[in-house]
Amino acid sequence: MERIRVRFAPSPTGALHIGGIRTALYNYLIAKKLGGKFILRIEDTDQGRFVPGAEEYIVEALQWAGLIPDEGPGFGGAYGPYRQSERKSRYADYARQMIESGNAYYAFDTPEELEAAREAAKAQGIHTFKYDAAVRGQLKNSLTLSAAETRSRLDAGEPYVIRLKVEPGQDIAIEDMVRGEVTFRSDELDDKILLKSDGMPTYHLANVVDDRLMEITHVIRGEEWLPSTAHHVLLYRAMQWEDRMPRFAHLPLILKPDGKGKLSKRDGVRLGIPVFPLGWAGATPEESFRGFREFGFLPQAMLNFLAFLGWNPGTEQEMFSMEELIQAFSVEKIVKSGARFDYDKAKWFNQQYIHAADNAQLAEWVRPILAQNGYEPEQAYLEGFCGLMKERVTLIPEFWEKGAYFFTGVQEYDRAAVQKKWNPERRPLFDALAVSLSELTLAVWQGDPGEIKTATESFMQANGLKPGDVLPMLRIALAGTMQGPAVFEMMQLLGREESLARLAKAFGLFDTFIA
RNA sequence: GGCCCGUUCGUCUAGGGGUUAGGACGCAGGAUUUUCAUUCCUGUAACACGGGUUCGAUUCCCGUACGGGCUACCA
Repeated sequence: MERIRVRFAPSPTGALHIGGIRTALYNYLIAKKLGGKFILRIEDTDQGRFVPGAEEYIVEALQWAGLIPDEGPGFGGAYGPYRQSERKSRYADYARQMIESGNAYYAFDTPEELEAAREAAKAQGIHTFKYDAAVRGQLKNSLTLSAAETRSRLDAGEPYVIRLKVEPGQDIAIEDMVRGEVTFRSDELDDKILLKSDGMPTYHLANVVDDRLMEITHVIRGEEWLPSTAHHVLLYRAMQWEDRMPRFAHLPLILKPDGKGKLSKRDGVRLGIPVFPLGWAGATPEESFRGFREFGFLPQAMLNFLAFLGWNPGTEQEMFSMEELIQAFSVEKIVKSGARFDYDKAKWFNQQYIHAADNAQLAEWVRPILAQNGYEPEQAYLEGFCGLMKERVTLIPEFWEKGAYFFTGVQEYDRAAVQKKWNPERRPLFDALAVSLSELTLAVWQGDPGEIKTATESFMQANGLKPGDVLPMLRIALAGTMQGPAVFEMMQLLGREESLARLAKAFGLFDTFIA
């Protein structure tokens, strides 16, 4: 049986886009489902676009998401190195081999000359200049130059590139696992540069060579690569590797939430939504942003959301653990059309995961935020807090934003609500209620909140008070706001001493609000 | 411009020659709830268009329109 090997091959040119995470996810799922290997390969062949820290970001993002490579830089593996810049010499060897076999040639045209040729073509009404069979005869390359001339230019150290010699008249058919058969004619293809003048390969050469050398069986990548796959097939043919060419699956793009086009970094800042997994500290504030993690998403919620952007299991199940995703995933179920990024849906998934998480787990996520604000609550209190708040939040930071009063005390009371409901004449009754609450034993306070409730209810009954007269006031006294967990659950969590203190403080203040 | 890919509710999608075209998000209404939220119920809303093929097309084929991608010594 074939050993399945898939790779995720990002370029370290900045933060990894959320679409990249989805590509990594799908690769990961295929690998795990089929018992194969998930390989991380860093495609850093463009020295000009290299961004320091980008590779570390990629690795950290994958780790946060739980998509741990089986092989890759820092992850071991027998097919390394996994950074293309460290495999430079191999590409040059294959490029020369291509020249020897007549499938490639040296080209000495400078960028300026090419630009001039482009301009000239445009002047003739040709929209795009293509370095191909039709024009290469008029350009400076080893096909037009004599062998001696070529040799001497090479020996003189003149800059050159190596180009793929595309023979016209060929049909190229790709059996894409997502799209079915996709066909191209070689006449439409240009003589792609394989090896750049700095000695580095282009993506096309490097990805074919590495996929072969790393024994990659399935290439799962974004749809933007579909057109260039024709060139890749030609490369496999030229190398006589076509018999073991990987299978291709081109994934639909992730589109902007609004408007047109694919999701971009700009959309994140423009719409105030995360489009990257992790935050990124750029050189300037404009180049810095928060990611899903900083917005307060749980990694599995993000993954679940992403999994459904372009795939679905064909059942009505929507919540999937990683194990379930691995079980349910299949390439055949990948959707062909682009998927709009739906932030509301992302938040819904997160909310579902927060609801389902146990309090101890939530406490782990909430604790750092409290610490940032200077609070180090006891574990039991924190867990109780998480339990009361988890059905009221969508993103992790909301625990603090909506429930800070559990730690800070009430900073601000909802005056309007007090003015509407508070009756100073009933002040003695509220004081009496506080007294009767204070008489409840610690065991009652620490037990089922229902007991505090029962005690309050009997007090209300004995004094002719309705729940609507009392509970809202207790709520505001304890929390300052009309929103939040059930009153008696708050009391139970806050404890007898704190609850009573808050009541005492608030009742006095309420009178002053009325005046 | 050329080439390639795509098109089912606003969004993510299921489905597939004859269906009340299903689910989810969102939105609206209702129930529960002392609040908020949760939960539950109900509602809203879709097969881009035109030709074929067929007894019958949303489903198959071809066009058109629209959308997207690619068209660098970037990946």
